[in-house]
Amino acid sequence: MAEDRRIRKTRRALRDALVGLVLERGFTTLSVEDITQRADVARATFYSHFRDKDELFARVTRDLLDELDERLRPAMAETAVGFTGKPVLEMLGHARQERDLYRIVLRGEGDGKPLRMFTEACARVAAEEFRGRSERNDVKPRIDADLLARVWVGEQVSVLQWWVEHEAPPMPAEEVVRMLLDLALRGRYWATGFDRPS
Amino acid sequence: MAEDRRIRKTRRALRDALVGLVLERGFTTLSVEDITQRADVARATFYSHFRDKDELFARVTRDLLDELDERLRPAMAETAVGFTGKPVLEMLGHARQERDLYRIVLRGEGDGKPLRMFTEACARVAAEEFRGRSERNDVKPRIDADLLARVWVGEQVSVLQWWVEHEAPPMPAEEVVRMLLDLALRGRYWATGFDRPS
DNA sequence: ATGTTTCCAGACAGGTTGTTCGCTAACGCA
DNA sequence: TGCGTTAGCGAACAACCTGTCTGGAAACAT
Repeated sequence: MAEDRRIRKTRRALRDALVGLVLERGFTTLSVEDITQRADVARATFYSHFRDKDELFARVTRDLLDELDERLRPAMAETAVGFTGKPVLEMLGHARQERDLYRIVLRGEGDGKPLRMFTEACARVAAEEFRGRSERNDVKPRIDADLLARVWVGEQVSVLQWWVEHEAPPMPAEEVVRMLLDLALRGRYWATGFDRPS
Repeated sequence: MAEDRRIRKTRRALRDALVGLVLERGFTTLSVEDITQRADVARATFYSHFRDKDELFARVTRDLLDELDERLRPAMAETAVGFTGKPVLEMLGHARQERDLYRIVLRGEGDGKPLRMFTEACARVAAEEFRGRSERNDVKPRIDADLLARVWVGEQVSVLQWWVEHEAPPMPAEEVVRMLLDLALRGRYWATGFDRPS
């Protein structure tokens, strides 16, 4: 049923039109007609697929997150030091490949709903990982796992924004990972050459 | 000239109506009429003050940032270890006091524009502080000051979001500051009881 | 008390939304 | 290949929202 070539074609066209237009003009300024026009699709057809443009955006974001999840899962097994390593590298790769979409999501287009989907998905995975880690080490963590997850996600999103908004990658992904790892291990004050207060 | 009691009254009413309604229904779903109705103001009057609802939101956000700045400035002098300390505590206090507004800004309502105003204001102050610090210590920072500032702001915003979205504060502000300070000084792996890899 | 400024209610054209209608063309499958 | 099914099209619809402009009433500062 979902095999129909016509359906795939119009959905794809609407998706691409949305991403391109949001990138150029911002989400709120768009009318459904703008989107269908660029997608070369009748307006009535749009409404047979999505309730409104928010639903389209949400769907596109959900697909992206599924793709990311699929890519992250095997990477998680391959790292000795938790997140900052192979998984982050994988995420940067994904962001490079779907750069336009990452951009508009991370900009908070659509009243920040897609961005919230993104951060919450990341935070869920992170909190899980942190909890699992302290259990394996049989240590009562000194810092609340949820708070720690939020800190990590905030850092991650921030770096991704910075990374993806540059025309050319401002530095190689491997270099970014190195810096983040450095920060995670040694803390932030050290990074600015500030002696640690006692 | 800007002393007219009527002006202050309608601006205040519009501001409160906006914040309340965005919190309840989200920014994009609101019409100007919704706002003026709750504010008990004629629709025509709205347009004599603001071009559209985005301008109203931007104005409200700008006022908040001015207030925050005023509160942060004296706190900066009172801290030995940079940001994470008195300034962050002050910020949490401000967020508690203007909680509803902080919520909608940090949610990224309004296509993330107000949130971007917020983060950029913070990043500017942070980058300045980081640069000044490494100059005072006469050390070439190992990590780019702008990137570091972005990371810090991302972390800060993320924690703020988490903090204001709970009905009751999930932990006292002092406790949050203690943990963040800990992370900044000692790094993240330590926090979950994970031995540092060589 | 007075001249000025703001607010109000109502009306306006132009655009957007979401839904509905037959009709046509492309589709999957046997 | 042919057939029954399904998606797409274009047009039309009321309901709503936007931004602007009136003239008159009310509140303001001085």
